[in-house]
Amino acid sequence: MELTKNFEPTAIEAKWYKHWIDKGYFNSTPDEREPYTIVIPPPNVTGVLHMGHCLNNTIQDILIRRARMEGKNACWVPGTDHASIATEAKVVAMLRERGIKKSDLSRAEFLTYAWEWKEKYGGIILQQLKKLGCSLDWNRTAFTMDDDYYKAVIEIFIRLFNDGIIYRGLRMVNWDPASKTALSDEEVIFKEIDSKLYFVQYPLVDGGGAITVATTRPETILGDVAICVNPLDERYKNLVGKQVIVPIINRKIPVIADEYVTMDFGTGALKITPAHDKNDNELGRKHNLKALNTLDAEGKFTAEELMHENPNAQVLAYNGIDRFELRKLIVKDIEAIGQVQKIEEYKGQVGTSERTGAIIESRLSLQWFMDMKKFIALNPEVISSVATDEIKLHPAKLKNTYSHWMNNIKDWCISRQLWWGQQIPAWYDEEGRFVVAENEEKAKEIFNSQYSTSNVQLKQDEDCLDTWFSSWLWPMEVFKGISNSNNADANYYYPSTTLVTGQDIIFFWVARMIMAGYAFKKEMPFKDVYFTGMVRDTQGRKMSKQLGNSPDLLGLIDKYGADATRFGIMIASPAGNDLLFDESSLEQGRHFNNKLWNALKLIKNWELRIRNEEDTNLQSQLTTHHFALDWFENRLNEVQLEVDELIKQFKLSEALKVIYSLIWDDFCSWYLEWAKPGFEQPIEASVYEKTIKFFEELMQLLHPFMPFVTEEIYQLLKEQKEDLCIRQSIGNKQIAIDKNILTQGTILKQVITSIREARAKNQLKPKETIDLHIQTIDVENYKAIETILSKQVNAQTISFTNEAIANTIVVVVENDKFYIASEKEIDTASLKETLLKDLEHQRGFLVSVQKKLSNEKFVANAKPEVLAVEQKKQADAEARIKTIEESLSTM
RNA sequence: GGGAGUUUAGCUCAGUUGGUUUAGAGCAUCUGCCUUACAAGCAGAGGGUCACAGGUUCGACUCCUGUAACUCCCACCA
Repeated sequence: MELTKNFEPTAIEAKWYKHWIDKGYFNSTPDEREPYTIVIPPPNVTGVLHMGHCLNNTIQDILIRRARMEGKNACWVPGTDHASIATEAKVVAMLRERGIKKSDLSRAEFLTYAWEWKEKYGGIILQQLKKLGCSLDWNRTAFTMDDDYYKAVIEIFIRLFNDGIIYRGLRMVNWDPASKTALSDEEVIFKEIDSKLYFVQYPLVDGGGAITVATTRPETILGDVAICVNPLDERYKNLVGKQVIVPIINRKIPVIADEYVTMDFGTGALKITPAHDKNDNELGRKHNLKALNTLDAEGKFTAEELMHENPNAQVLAYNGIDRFELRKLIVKDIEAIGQVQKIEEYKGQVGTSERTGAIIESRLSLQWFMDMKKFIALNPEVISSVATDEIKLHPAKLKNTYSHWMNNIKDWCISRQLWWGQQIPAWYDEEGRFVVAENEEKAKEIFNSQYSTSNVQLKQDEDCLDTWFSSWLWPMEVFKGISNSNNADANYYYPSTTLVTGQDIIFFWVARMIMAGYAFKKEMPFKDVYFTGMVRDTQGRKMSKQLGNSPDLLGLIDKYGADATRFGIMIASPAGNDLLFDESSLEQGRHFNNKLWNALKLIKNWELRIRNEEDTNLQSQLTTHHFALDWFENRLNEVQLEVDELIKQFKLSEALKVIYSLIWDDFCSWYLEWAKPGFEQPIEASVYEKTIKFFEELMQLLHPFMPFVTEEIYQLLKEQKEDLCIRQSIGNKQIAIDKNILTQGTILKQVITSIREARAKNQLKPKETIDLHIQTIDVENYKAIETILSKQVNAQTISFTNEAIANTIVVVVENDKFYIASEKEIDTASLKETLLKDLEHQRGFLVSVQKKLSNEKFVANAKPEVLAVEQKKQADAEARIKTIEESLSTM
């Protein structure tokens, strides 16, 4: 069979993915096996695959493929999230392009467009996951707006309302003027921006001066209802209780005192605008002040609430002006009347919308909330499960973050002024009285009995629920655990095994899933949470469209192949740390593909020896190979155990490194070189079989990380009964490891390397042969590996000696000496230098060991095994020094 | 302002309850090789007073304290 020069991924990847799908390997149904369940963090239905998804899903695929090979019933559920704000924004933008305004559409019409859009673009990201090789059970693809899912969300809302946990209230909320909706606290991102601090004078009504206030938001001045100072502030003590005049609108407002105000910030006087600031609002309520709203839903000025004051023309002229424009205008107008004392540069924190980036307004608004303190009190496992590691977070440092958030939790604003999402199941009559019910009919029934009415006309709440109020049910509802509780799937797969997600959504999603799990299923939603870091560029910057540093993932897969992409992203992704993405690691992955491919080519070119008992070569070949086979088998077992352990600890990057090195160094560089037959010589059948077996096991070990190339090679190695994808590993069977043979292997490698080094230093070309004389007390040991040794250092003869050989290069390994004889002139000077350097090092080392051993306190306090190790170190060093000195003396 | 974390080779990271030959790997660098699986390769090499300063200990990369730098989370001092 002719194999291509290099591994060519594209066609091979498509072939195997289709084959696996056709065979239904990724589909799972409950059976008697132990389940291993992962639910995908549902990407936004509008999304396309980016590096974060790539990292995240590669990790999930590694875990799920490994579980599948370990004989577990592996189930990885795909799906998408309806992402109300993001999707609605995209639909609105699409409509705008078609010349349609959202405000001209009815809710039903708008939703028709939205679904149309979802059907058209919604599947893209899932298709992209297939390219990456993700072994998801596509039959289970879920969407947070599926009918059943929708019903489940509504059911939960009603349940929590009836339990008194969900309530409706007029509160200050975070308002996003771009999407015109309220947001939860978690959706507000604080950013530092350069702004200005304006010092504005408010003249006293009685005359006799003014009080100066420092503000960053002069555009809200027209809504001011008081000036507040600290009661201890000597500067203002005599002004408390007096009245000042608000510029432009000329409203008379009182000067009040409250400890809230810090004396040493600004002027120590704070203007109170209860309609536009959370703290002002609280102060306003405390001091019985009216809230005067001057900004509308889009953040534009409105004089509506000022009309009873008969505002002047100047005020009315502000109508409809955007808040930032308004700021400049008002400052200009106050400057015109000479009441701006000064303007300072100021760095301030400002809240922005996580989705739209718009600067958040605090706004008084009637919204739906969840009483989180009450909710958690009813489900205390939410906090204890993480604290006691019943649910394990990786990395564990996030436990602190989690518990801190939980213990300081605030009420969750769950209503959004959007249409794309689960519509709030509250029904109102004309007076604003309401009931909560799953449909209109039920609502009327409840309403009539609650308010003793009949024939009432009810209207459903216009708003929909926060997307996270649906995605927090994900691990249970993908198995219909709410809409059809107690079904076979939910009982079998829930709780899921592992969740893999980004640290950035620990509060948005992970914490809330844990709440939902204990509240609605009385059980944790998952046992382990593996948090990935952020994907950044080589300079540590976040990936962003603006910076243009976000690579095109599908382009990378086309260029390097999915396996190399997976390798590249995993090898550079230390557990719990951010991943600094560098394309060169994908290149390393591609090289690794080719390395595997070439090893396959080597083996496929071997010709089997026809067995002939009289063949004397055969016997010698067998003896030689015996060591290589034995050594590699043990090495393989050792690494298998090591990888097991690493994966249990979610150290996937480490595991991959270990496998990489096992294949590249131990298998290719050492084992294959030792086992391969001489030029144009056939190979002994038993060695061939064993090598194939090793290669198969290596492919199995690597398969979860690089599924395509390993499956391809596995199939090409020999006629296979089953596919690698579902090949079962030996499992937990205790593998005994012969430490002795591993040590021997290490020494052999050391001998080879040292002799090669000596050759290189003496300018012996690889082709030039040497005669090797070994001085050792373990002649038998070396006889067993004689052939390997001679091949690896290009020695034409190997002999054993009891004394130094003149005119040779001396190499010392452990306590053995190797004399390299060649026709070339020997550079004794450099040889001597090498030996002296080694001698110096050994002596230094010996001194440090002796120092330790002559320390009475050490001998008295150290554990016996530590003492023994030190004594052995001393003996070894002494022996080595003696050997080196002997060598030097013969020169 | 509060809390957490990080600091080990040019870069990215390992380093298990303090003692495994006076610290390891990959990438990068340098040297020599087109050796019949692989130059996308092979064989070698160089490179670190483990951020800094103290302390505990017979012994510290490892434990404690302080300092510095960076990162993240929480918190709307206008």
